[in-house]
Amino acid sequence: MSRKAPESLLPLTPAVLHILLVLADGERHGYAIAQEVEAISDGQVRMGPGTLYGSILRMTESELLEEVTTRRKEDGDERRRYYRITPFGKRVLTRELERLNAVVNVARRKQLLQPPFADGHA
Amino acid sequence: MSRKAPESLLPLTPAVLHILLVLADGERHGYAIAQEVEAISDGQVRMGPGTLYGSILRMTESELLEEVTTRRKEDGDERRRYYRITPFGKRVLTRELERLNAVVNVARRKQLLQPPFADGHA
DNA sequence: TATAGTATATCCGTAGCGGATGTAGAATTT
DNA sequence: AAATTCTACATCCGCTACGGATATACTATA
Repeated sequence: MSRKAPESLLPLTPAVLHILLVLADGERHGYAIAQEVEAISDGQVRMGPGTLYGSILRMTESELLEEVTTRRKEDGDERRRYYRITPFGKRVLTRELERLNAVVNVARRKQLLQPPFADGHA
Repeated sequence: MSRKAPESLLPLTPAVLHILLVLADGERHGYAIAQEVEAISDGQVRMGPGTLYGSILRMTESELLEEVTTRRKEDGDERRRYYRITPFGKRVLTRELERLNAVVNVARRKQLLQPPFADGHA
């Protein structure tokens, strides 16, 4: 179904947000998600197994994610369980990002944060 | 004291972040904080009394805030308790905003969010 | 003077984080 | 070949914090 309003799930917890952000690129298995979250957050967000698998479970229940049942042959490790983001999950992610962007913009107006590209954009 | 690393308090909960964001402007009393949070978040973040006073208490204990003891004469309502952000609180706020900004930038790189000023900046 | 709004406070059910612990297969090192 | 490290998933549980309900009472408005 996933016929509830995306807003009802906002704000997302940091764990949920980062998992969605990683899965927006494509399918991943649990452990790979944790590694990549740590990478893209520059080591600031660390996900222990409790947070990781607990979040995945809850996110699957609320239909932000779904498990990929069709196994690929290139997948060497039988233990891996792959997940993908659902269309609903992508909508929720977008809303949350827009919300966070608004917060950052408020902060900029209050001079609490440098304007974008202050360090010279590439 | 407040001689702990700002990072140890990150990530902030939405409630704590918004309270700090409001108090960055200047002193406010509890109820006014709740009103203003609702205003700047465009009604998206609603703070009930439980979250509000619970958060204020915890933030005072961790020295993000301090109560303003010197009462001003212009203050008509005796019930009001005013709070201000501490220098430590301001550092924590800045770190959190930088962190959120980094998340938003990651999202932009992944094309999940419009580039800034896509709607034509004023 | 009733009613709505302001203002603070506490209680408590619930959700979610996150560390500890467990299991076991895969890859690397010696 | 054996030991060690890394990969991978899973569960348990204490703790923190959210957030609605409830309570109290003062202030302003109609």
